[in-house]
Amino acid sequence: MKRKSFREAECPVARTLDAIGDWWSLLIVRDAFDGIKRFGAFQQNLGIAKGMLSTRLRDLVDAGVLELVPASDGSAYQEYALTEKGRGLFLVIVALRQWGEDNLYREDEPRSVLVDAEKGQPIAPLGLRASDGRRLDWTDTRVEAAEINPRKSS
Amino acid sequence: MKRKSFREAECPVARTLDAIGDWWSLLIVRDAFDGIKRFGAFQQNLGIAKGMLSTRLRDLVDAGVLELVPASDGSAYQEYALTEKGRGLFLVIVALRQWGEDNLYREDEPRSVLVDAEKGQPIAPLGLRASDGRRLDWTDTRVEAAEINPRKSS
DNA sequence: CATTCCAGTTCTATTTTAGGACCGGATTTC
DNA sequence: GAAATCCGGTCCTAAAATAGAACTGGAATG
Repeated sequence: MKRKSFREAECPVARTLDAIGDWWSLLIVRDAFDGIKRFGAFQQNLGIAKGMLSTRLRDLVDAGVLELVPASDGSAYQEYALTEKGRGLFLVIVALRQWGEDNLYREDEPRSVLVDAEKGQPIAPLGLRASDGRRLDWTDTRVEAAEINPRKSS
Repeated sequence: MKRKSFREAECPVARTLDAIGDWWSLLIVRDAFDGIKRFGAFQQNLGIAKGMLSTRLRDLVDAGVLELVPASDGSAYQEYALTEKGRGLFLVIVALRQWGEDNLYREDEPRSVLVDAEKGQPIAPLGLRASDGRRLDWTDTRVEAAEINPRKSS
């Protein structure tokens, strides 16, 4: 049966997963952050079927995460580039990466790390903070209804 | 055909998506953070088919994200509880939530926010930082091979 | 002890996926 | 400048995942 949709869900997590939460989309976005731009390069790097890749890329473009731009090498082909919206997914990728690093490797297994390019040091683990900077734990938070767009500041 | 697996991928992002990157797992985890514990409650809250939920919960338990514990109300039933590993996914959920809040709502649409329970203020946006605390952008980072478990510090 | 609740399992129709064959235009090779 | 090859797809098929409903068997409830 047709996969359930959360495009109109109230919860932002559900909406996000609806947009980019399938098997391939975030891997394509990760590759885009790694500098991959061309159809063939995505296909080869991911080992994805061309048909899948084709529809995934189309969906990502429709979602405004990627856009098609003229190839940077001057050829008549096109390239896929991250939009501003797509670049906003970097923190999602980092969060997934850090959880994987911490939980999914055996002690002696080779792995990669994300480093600060300037100093070559691993980046700091992401952390939750209150608006005033206090470190927070998940037990210190709660979901609340937000104010709706106060058009004139009362 | 059988869905491609990334359990043994080098990239931590791919491994994470392999473990919890399907259509339902993260929504189940999100519900768990919201205090949902029972099979029926997940099923009703998500509107998921029982068969799907059953296999998803089994997979999450196998992955060590959830565990079965005796029901807190003293009945003979069991409950699903987040493990330490599962609680580590909170930042992933927060990252997805913030991206969704920023990119997937129309101006006038009602939405929810994650607030600091103590002060009732929205939490700070997640941010990337170097180990020394400097704010970083994605262009300031790069993926590198990590040292493999230096058993004796050379 | 009859009824309803709970947590699943089983079954089926439909959709999605992986993978390969195919195809037309662009580019490189000779 | 013709042939061979590359690139970026589309189309097709078999197997697998999904949604949804029906069924089951033990627990709680009256």
